[in-house]
Amino acid sequence: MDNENFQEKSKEVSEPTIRRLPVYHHYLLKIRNENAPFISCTQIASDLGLVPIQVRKDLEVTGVEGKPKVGYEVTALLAAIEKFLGWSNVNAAVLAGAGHLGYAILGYQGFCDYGLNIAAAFDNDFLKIGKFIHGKPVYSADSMESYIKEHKIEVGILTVPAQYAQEVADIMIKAGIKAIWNFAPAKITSDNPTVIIQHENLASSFAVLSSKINTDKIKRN
Amino acid sequence: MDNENFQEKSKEVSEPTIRRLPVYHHYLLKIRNENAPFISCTQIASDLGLVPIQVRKDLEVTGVEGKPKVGYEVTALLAAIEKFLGWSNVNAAVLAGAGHLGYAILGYQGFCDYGLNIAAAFDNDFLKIGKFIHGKPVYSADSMESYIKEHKIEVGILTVPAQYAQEVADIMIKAGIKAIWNFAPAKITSDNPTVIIQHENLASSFAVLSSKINTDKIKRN
DNA sequence: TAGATTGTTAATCGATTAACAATC
DNA sequence: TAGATTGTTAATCGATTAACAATC
Repeated sequence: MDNENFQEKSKEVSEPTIRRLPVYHHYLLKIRNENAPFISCTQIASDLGLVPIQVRKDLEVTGVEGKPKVGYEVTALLAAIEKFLGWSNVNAAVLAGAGHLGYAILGYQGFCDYGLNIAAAFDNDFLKIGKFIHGKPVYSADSMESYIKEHKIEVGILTVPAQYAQEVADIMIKAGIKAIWNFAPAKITSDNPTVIIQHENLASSFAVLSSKINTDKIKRN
Repeated sequence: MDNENFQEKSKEVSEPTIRRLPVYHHYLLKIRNENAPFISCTQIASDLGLVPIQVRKDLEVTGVEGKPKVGYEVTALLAAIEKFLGWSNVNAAVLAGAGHLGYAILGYQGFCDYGLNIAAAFDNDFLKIGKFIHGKPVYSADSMESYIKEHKIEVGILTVPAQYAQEVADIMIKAGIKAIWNFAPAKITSDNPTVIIQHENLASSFAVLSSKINTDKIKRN
């Protein structure tokens, strides 16, 4: 019953709110380091360039209750955000494609804090196979399917060239992967609607930037 | 007057729409390669997993008019999207921080199509300075400021470690950069409100994915 | 002509913001 | 007590979706 309630609650939380939660988390880590036990949404908003009411609404989803005049308990908020995002229970992941983007992601500090443990990387390049990248082993692409099955990996990170993205995704899904984080500039699909697929699209992000630049240039004329 | 109208128009376009424009663009390139002169929003929607009315609304911002029963002219749409996003007039850019993420971005196919020309990269590492990465020269970080001034660079890409992000951004802004695309996991700010700063936050993206996984796990229980 | 598809106006949905009583 | 800050309910704003006449 509790679980059902939580499920309902999770479903309702908007993506913009979810995207802000790690920003609060990162900020709260800093506050905790400064040994401040409490923080008000007024302060958070001012430091992060947001409005207090938005912070209050966002933090509402964590279930942590603040004290009027005092604010929210920093450690409680941190724990609640981690719990909400599922960062407390570790997700084992594999990464396919040990190119430069793959390297960069393997070396991204903080993923371990975020409940993502990249167990291994897979590539076709003989020069990379058998080596370690940021402490993670690189294995032959052929062995990925059995590795995923054996270690019950649930998350796959795709950093292969676009033309191989679907093919590699299919292998991941066949092996039992539950979620794919796709960095290849290609749309991948799955017959299985329970597989979570999230696309990271650099072109979309750049479009936001370039349209701002463009609007700006028009203004200046 | 025309300019003013366009300015008003640009201002109104929502970020979700802007983020979808490159997706249409990429799709339309494929359609053009198949030598189809026209495409309907019904077809686009079906292929991209969207609804027709949304595609119609999005494409409205390009100013291209479709023909009932026929659809939109593919080449006209491509040109209009490129124009809207400012991809037709090239933005010269520099990249600071030739680590793996920097490497990956320097090698990202398609940026040239998107009106982004990364002219040079800058780094502190003597092993990298003087070399070429994906055909782009790597210069000493010390020379970045003068390079930006001399070549009138307007876009800066930040792929330095978080602790140096603000420092490097300050140099870029001082040298006259108009827009910063920040990949470092750090918030950077500028006193100058005309400087466009866009943050790329991997943690936010991962939060969306992990909250989906988490909701899913709760459902399965 | 018939019917698919467009452009436009209106309705719905959801996120943000405002207002304000409760409270520490 | 006074006042800052919370939690909650209502209002606003904006994006998506629906409806439908116009049209090729």
